[in-house]
Amino acid sequence: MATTASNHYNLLSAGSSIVHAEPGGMQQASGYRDAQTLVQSDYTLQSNGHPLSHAHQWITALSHGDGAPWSTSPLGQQDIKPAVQPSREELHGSGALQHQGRPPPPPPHLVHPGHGNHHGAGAWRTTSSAHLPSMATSNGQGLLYSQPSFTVNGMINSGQGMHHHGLRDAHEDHRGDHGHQQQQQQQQQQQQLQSHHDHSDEDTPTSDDLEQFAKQFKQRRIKLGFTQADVGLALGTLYGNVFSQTTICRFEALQLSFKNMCKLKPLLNKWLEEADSSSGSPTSIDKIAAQGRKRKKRTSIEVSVKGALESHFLKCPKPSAPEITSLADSLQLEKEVVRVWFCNRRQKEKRMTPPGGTIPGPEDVYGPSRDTPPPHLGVQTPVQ
DNA sequence: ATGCATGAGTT
DNA sequence: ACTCATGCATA
Repeated sequence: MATTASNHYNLLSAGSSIVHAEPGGMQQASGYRDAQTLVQSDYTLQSNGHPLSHAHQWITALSHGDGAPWSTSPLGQQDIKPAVQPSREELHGSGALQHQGRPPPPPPHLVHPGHGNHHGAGAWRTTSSAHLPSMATSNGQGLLYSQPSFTVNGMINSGQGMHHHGLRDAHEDHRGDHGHQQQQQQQQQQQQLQSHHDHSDEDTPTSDDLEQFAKQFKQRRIKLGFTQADVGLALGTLYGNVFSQTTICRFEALQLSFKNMCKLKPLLNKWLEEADSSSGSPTSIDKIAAQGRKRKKRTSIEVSVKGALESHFLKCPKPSAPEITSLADSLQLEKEVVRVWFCNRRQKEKRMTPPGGTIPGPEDVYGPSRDTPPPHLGVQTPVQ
């Protein structure tokens, strides 16, 4: 079976039958919603909107151009795992970071491609030039977090009073799901709005800073006895942004884009402060209600198929629609699945932390088609 | 810890 | 149709 079928929580599946005991393996079907196959009956739930109010994110997008910042070195990509992907090896374990002291990659001004295959990559500067996240969105909002004092531990109830701080309201974030928004890319120019206190990091950190912070963060977190999930939840009570275990995990492992890391760092830093200042309080973590949004069952692609996809990816990271279609057809996968696979694969390329710990090898066979936002890397924290 | 998925915002 | 931030579901 391709699609791992196990659980499904269909809520309000009303009319649509939840049937489908789902046969053996099928995955070459067509659309999920209207078609037959596909295990899950409906994950389209859209009937009733759940007016859950919580987790609104304001976002502090900072943006250095876009693309892959980490890449200090212009190299091809690195992780190509043919059939199987070996786990990464963890090198670099000591708390000492050693690469680049203050690596302000020269702001390479890339031209912004218009369409077709462009990849706005690698245009970011480090601390050198002034540019800070101007949290003001187009609305001209200033700082957003001004929550009183919350404790790190639970208290989501009180959080109820946490109205959205301006910035987009809840219009559809009925469930913690993807009620997020982001206004990333495309805003450059930033300046310090918060020059008042001298913390340790108020301005754009370098990848080194982030790496170090992530490591320290994880250590503290563990010492304090919090799980990644706890932190994600706490951030919600503190700032109104809930994050999942996944995100915290990825932060610690530096598996996020530079921009994203920069955005999260201040929040996590704040949590850290709160955390150890109030260590000893009762930990009450409330679980947020699980509203339901139907999600397509996760398709599990066979290793052999993955290998094929990898191969194609190496040849062409950005296949055109028709190419995807034929590829999907030959692999007996849904077109959408293939499309998403490529998207995710590309995204993976952009993050740092090479999946193999190996530095990007020059295996790019495609010179012209990519600006290469190669993950710079060099080191990866020893993933716990 | 990660693979596949969703969605807002861009192009 | 893509990129990016995120997360459910999983291994």
